Amino acid sequence: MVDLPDRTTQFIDWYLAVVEAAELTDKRYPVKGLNVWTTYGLRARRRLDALLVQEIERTGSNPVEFPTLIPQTEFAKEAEHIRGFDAQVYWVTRGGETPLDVPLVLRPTSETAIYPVFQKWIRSHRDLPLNVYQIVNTFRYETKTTRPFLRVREIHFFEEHTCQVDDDAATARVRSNLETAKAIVRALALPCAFLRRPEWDKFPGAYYTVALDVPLGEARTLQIGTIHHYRENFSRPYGLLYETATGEQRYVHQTTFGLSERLLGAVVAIHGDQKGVVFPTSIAPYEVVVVPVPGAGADVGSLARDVADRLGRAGVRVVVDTGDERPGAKYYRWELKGVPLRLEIGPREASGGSVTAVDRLGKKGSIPIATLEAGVRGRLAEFDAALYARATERFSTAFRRVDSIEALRDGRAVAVVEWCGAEACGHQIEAAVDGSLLGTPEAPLPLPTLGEPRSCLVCGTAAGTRWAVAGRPL
RNA sequence: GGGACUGUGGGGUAGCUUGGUCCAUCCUUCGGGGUUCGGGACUCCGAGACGCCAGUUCGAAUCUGGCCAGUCCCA
Repeated sequence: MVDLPDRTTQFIDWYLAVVEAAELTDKRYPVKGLNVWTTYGLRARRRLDALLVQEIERTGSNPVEFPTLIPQTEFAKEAEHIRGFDAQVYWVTRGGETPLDVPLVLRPTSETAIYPVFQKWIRSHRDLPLNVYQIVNTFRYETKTTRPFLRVREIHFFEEHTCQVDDDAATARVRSNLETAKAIVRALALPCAFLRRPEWDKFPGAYYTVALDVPLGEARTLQIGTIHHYRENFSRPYGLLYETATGEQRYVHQTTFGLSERLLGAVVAIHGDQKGVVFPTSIAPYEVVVVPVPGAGADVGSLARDVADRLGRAGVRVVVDTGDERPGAKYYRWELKGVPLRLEIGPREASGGSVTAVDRLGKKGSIPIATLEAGVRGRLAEFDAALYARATERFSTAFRRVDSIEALRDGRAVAVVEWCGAEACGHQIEAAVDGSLLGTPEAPLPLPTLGEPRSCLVCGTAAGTRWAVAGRPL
């Protein structure tokens, strides 16, 4: 096993090395931006998918699956939308040798696949709200450098699409999605900013966009999810009309909520350290690894198996490392792979009635075998809490309040600025940070109190000035 | 879209300028044996590469062209 590049000074190199060394992905597939999901990474992704399903279904959303291919005729119906994705879509133009009459796009997202069918599903206000989600792969022809999980051409994508009776109901759905998003990132122990994107940076076709952003060090940020309010921007071109209780025909108001494998990338990037990945228990392929430590006169192997069996029956995801390596080598390997808790079972444990437990953040202790299940659960909960605390600390130090254009150029943190809302001022802020004005907080930033915003950092206007966040999106 | 660069075992590399002494170096990895085992063991034996296709040449990892893959910068 080889040491990883330094995480603080060579972050991207560290990231690329760690996703491969931990066997989350095999990035050697011979097409740019398409990677292989290897077993360990796929297990984590499936855990993540299960979390998303659990949280969204809690709000009354139902699963659907729409086809991967979208006819050009449908794709082209919402003008802004197609312009936004024009340069990024893959086209299917032939069936065998025969050119297709209507070319098909590989969905870059599914609005235009779903809404023609919604048009058939929706007749009356009794069909609303219509809340459905799917987890499917989408395709975007990225031209920039691709990175496993962070920027790929085939995206493992969670998308909820809803239709509501009016603007207020849609706004309520956005708020509900915000709560769901908070629950999800909390389960991943990822502190996160919820920012309403400025007009010029919203999703193509959206009325407004709320994005989830996490800081990645320096001024860099990673968008890990979006919630959009579409109003009638899609329902008009797609004819999504319903009859109200009083007999009128009205257009639905729509929302979407999107998340992707970037969440997994964010978990790696945010929680990881010089030893490798650190998984929160929620998506860890294994919560516990049992490492037997051979020694004279003790049958550590059978005790290790017994311990693992008990934990397995108690619903803990556990693996026993029975390989021939020495214990120390196993410790390093499982730390690299981010397992939250390691149990060491050697001659001392075999005779002492307890097991040694070391969590991925280095906290060591012992758990009596008599109360193994409860002890392990307790340690896992402690680990999650400690992980969240560490991430929260990292999060708060990633931001810096900045009150001059000059200071914006510094680039050593994500900037929190006062902004009047004018596009011209926004662009000046973007130019100074050499990045984007990510938007205005839609939920309080988990940061020490900022106080009331006073006047725009660019033009000095007081009226309408709010806090805004600026950084350099990956 | 414009420009620059890179490609050597599974991973990371040396060799390339000045073609031959390269059936290609080192680390890691992988397979087998033995001794080991409380934080990356040691040892013996073995395995594994010049992106692809042409060309130049007596001779190509090395030079030329095309293709493929990838990276960076600018728009």
